[in-house]
Amino acid sequence: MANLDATFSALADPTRRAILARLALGEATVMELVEPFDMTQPAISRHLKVLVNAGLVVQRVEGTKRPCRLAPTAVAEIDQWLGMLRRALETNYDRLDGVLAAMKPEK
Amino acid sequence: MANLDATFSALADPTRRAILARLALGEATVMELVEPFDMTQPAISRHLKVLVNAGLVVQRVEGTKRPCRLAPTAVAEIDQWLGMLRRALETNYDRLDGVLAAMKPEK
DNA sequence: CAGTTATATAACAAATAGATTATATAATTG
DNA sequence: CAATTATATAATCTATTTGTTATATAACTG
Repeated sequence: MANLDATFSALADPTRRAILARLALGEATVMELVEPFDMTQPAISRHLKVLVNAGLVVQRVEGTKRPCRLAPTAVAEIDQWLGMLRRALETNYDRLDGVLAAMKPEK
Repeated sequence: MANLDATFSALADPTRRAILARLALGEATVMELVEPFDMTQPAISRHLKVLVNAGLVVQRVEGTKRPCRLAPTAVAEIDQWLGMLRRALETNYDRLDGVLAAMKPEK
């Protein structure tokens, strides 16, 4: 899963997470995304490129504007991988519960 | 949530994800984690440091060894943030479903 | 068509990441 | 206690990331 590299490193930047949070409220153009940040337009355009490459954001063309929105597939992919960790942690807890349960009688 | 930076960038590296996958199978010492990789021990120690700082891995001291295991809290924290995206995507889909439903009669 | 608006790209500087080798530290073992 | 084992840290190199300014492109507007 080479794409997890791109996805997780896209999520590692706070500006990009803020962009995603903004897009969670609904579609926005590049300039609308620039506005709330203390950062230049090229910087935001580069962040968007990272998010698009990671499959987290999709852009459509509307005249000279590029309205952006959240992509549907990415979160599922992340979840799939995290599921592995989740299951492992649950199993460890189960084991720990077992250990604790086994210890109780001795007390 | 400043810690999400550390968490997501820890997950962005394939070696570190492989380490987590290994730890999902159970506890391992540093040298046991080094073994399957074509990489030096200091490199793995550094990766582990990143994972520990991100709260994804915990180490205990056992003589000269440092057995590592998955930390329980981290995944929940990631899930919490992803939940925001999940909800947003569901909402978008609901909206899209609504739009499609509204369009159908016109066809 | 000239000017403006929306966005992308190039060139560059500073900071960070990831690996290596060499070395330090601390516990174990003979 | 000397040698070994397990791990960490420092110095160093290279590549990547993130921001900037300057500029290009392409569509709208009067």
